[in-house]
Amino acid sequence: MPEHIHVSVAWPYANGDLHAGHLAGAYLPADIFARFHRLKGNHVLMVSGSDAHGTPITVEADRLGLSPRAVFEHYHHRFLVTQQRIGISYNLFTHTDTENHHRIAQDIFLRLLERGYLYTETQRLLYSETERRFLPDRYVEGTCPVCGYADARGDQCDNCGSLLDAVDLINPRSKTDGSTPVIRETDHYFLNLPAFIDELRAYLNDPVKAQTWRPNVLRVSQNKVEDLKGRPITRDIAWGIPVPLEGWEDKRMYVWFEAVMGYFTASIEWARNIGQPDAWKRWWYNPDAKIYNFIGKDNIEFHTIIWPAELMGIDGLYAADGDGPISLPYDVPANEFMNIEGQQFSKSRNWAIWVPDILDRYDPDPIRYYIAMTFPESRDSDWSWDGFITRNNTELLAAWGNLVNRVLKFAHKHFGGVVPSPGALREIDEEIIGKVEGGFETIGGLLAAVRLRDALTEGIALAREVNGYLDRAPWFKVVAEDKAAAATTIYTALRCIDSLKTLLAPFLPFTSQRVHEYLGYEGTLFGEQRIEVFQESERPHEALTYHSDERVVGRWEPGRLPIGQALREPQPLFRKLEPSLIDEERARLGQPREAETQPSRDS
RNA sequence: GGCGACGUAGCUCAGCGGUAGAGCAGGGGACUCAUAAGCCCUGGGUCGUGUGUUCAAAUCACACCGUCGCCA
Repeated sequence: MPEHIHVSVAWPYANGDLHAGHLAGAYLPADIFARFHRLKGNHVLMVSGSDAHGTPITVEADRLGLSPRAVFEHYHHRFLVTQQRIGISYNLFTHTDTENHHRIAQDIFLRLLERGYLYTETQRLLYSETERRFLPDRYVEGTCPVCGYADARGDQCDNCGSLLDAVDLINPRSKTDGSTPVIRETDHYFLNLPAFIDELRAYLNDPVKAQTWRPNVLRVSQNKVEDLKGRPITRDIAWGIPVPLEGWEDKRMYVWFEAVMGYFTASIEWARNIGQPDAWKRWWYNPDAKIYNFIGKDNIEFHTIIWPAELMGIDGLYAADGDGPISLPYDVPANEFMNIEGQQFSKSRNWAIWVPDILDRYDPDPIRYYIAMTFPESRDSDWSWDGFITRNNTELLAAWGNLVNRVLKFAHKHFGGVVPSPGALREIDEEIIGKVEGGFETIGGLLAAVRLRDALTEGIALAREVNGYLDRAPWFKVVAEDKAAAATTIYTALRCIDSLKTLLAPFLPFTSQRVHEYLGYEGTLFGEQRIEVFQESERPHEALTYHSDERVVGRWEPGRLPIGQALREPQPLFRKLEPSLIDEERARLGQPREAETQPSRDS
């Protein structure tokens, strides 16, 4: 009985390119998980998109003298291309500036309002008379009221680390023009989070979660839920989703409030795209569906408390009679952070591994492999170029790529390029086939439990086992005098490779596809990713989509390689990487980036 | 200040109550089908420190030291 698996992936701010931390934290684990479930034959819906709103984007727009929309569209397009290249297989990767997202976010706002979960409160905020607008905290500097540091930011003091309220700054000044802002009163809507405490507590204390959730995620969430306060969900800014009420035309929804709704709105957009407008309900109003939120640790409370509260508050929205209660996240497998050569990622210092850049120099699967092997699943991890080169050469290439190459080449040289007919399988053959095929159970279990690093380690260990088998079984030494014995060995090894290609496919989709073809199969293991343009009533938007049809033959089950099947000429799966690259790549860190990666008036 | 994580072989890490493990690096060996790749052998490390619980502790508790996060 196929399951309904929803893979909700964190929405990246479209104010810069994707970096290794994005991949390690959320996108790659989500993709591996989604690909596994697709191979299992489950109904997977994986969605995400660019976060078009939020202060970081307006900051970047101001810096470049462009509109926020120009900035986010530039990076959104780059997200699409980059993720297509590295193979993050969203069913839909859209953005939050679609008419669809705006409309549904406003419906959600109104439903929460109707049900009494919103209230207004008057806030005192800093207002710039020269710019005639309220200033976001990050737009203000002044003297820190705690330590007296002269250049404290409105939200935090870089000197003493205190989190600040901008109105408390002494001698505040606008970062844009240096003028002195004044304190002005303004009304805002708040989400009444305390109203959900009992329900949230019950949700988080579910005994199943104690078994399945990562301890860190559960602990952080249970801590936070006891100390909930109402949070403002509107702001006095121009860039964002309008508040759908008379008299509130100058205000916009706070980005943290509307961006998480993207999981819901993108699902609805996807359903419409495929011509089945109600299809999204198979995940969102199905009590048996499982919704997984792949995010970084900085986002935990938004996904285990705030988003569930919003969902509880709108339960039944767009539902028909007989629809079940709205689905809350089943698991939130948050990853920690990935550092770079021992130091924290920093955009300003350009201490970063930019995904589009490394894709120009390395193939996608080695990148996926290294990141997956160092996933920060239980603690922060570190990208090191030494590690990347070493693991590529000694694990991926030596253990797996070389296995495929040596066996296929031998089959071409001595067996006419077809799968040789084995005699009766010997004990040694049965044993290795059994071991490898057992991987569908063990690795499958690890993948389902979102223990991806362990799953990959196990996959490579099985490839090593096959190398060990080849050392014990008769083949190259006896091929001249006992070709039948060699045929049995090569057949067995090919059978194992056939299964290993599938076991590794969620991690290494590109090279697994090549192995699939070298083994003489037709069709593809996965569907196809496309960048498409969708036209709404006023404006078009680009999105990344996933298309699967009858040519997709990947199945999470042992390979049944037909005897006599014609093999194709193999090429090495992986390039050997020179150790000299380690120093070369380290030298790039912290250097200024190429200017053309940024948006400009012409882009 | 509160909460939490981490500290295990040269390196990266797994183990989380029952006589210390993997991969890499290093050393040795037999082989040559393969991208000089693969295979076999080789690790004696006070499991950060101290105290405690227990028949038994990397494994539980407490304290401390050292790194590092998150929150206020």
